[in-house]
Amino acid sequence: MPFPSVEEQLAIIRRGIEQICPEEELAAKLQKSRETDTPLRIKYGIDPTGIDVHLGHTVPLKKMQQFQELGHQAVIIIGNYTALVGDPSGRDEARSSRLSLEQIEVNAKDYLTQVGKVVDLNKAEVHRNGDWFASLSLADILNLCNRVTVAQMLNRDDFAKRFRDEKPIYLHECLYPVMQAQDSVEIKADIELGGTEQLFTFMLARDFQREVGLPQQIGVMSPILVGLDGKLRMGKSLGNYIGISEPPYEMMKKFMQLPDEVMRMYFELLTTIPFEEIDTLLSGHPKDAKMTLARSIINEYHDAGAGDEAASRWQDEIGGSALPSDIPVAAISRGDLDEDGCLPASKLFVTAGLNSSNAEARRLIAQGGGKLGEDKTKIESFDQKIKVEDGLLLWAGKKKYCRLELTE
RNA sequence: GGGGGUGUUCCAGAGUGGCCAAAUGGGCCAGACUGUAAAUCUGGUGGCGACGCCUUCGCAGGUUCGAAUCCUGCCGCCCCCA
Repeated sequence: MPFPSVEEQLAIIRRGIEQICPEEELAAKLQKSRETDTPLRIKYGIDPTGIDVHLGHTVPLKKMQQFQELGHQAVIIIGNYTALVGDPSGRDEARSSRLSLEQIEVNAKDYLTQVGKVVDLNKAEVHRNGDWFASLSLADILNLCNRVTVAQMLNRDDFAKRFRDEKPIYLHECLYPVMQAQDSVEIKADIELGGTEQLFTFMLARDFQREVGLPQQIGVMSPILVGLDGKLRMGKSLGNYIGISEPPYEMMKKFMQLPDEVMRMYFELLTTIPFEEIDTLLSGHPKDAKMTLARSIINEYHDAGAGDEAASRWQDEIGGSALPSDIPVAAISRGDLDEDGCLPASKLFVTAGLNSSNAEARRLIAQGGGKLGEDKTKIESFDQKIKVEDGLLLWAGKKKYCRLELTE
């Protein structure tokens, strides 16, 4: 199957990409691949440290998918050994507790399932970098370290920042970029995908490749996707992410929280909607644009129609006044009630699990967030006696609620 | 090995003997407003059957009527010298 023309390929590759380094080599590489009918080897590495693949990860993954569609070879690296170190990027402090290999393997399997939602794994190579790192001797390791200077290392943003802030930098963390660069050598990468913060490592990989006489890879770097706060990078530890395995409605709620300003970025990086169409959407009502964004992405990671369903449900329950359709049930034992079957309001909230302490419940009520029943009658005071009945609705603010169930 | 710093409530960061459950900012929670659960504004943000009481300022002791603040030892981290 012939590859599309270099120009066509470039247009697709460049969409939503912030930097290609070195840019001028890319066309030549594509040209050569086309002439020799050899697919390029596209590398993307992930460390199985957590369990949730989120939209931030899907930015390079989607790029990978596009490369696959162009006929190139996807090479996924599961960083089961790099995970032992923990990626220093984008983190201000070293991971406090390191993961065990067993845990990492469990995560890796889970990761692949999630990655498979974007990338066609049947056509991809998957490697674990432990395959080549596990058996290295100290001499081998020294030899790798021999190629990087401390000054270079300290040039990296994350290390520089930590150094400036007088935060610890551990020696093993310095091996992270070295290992990642060596991965590129092992799998003979032509192109590596990642975020712009990877520049240093990507270039280090080029040094390594040159040293052993391999063609050098090109870094294709996406901008950092900002999280729900609209400012910081999307990340698990920051709690500002949308996971691709989250239920449709959960995703929907998160999407609608997005600040308007980041919508364009999301459209460009996470969808394949043509730019002109994005302009049209954004010039309309922001709410509608956001709905479209959410629908389109949710549909991609869930069954067809899931996005539309979630959108209309959001419209009813949040935008409108319909009752939520997923009200959790909280069991209250009759033994906890007084002789009249009542409970003071603050106590009730704690027993129902809506608040973690009596003091918290008191604050909530004092601020007008405690409400009762389908008509949301406001509770006036924390010691107000509430007659507890089966099926009573209890509201702790707008987001937390439950239906009571009396048990013996 | 020597010297100098530093460790505060979710985070950052004030506080150097009583006025400290501890300033301020961020985050978070609630309320108002809104096309939105965004932005903005307002209030709140250790616990307790609660105008009082209890626990908290790296850990363990000590001094004192009284300690986050002073002393001793230990632990972690940072910097400089070697």
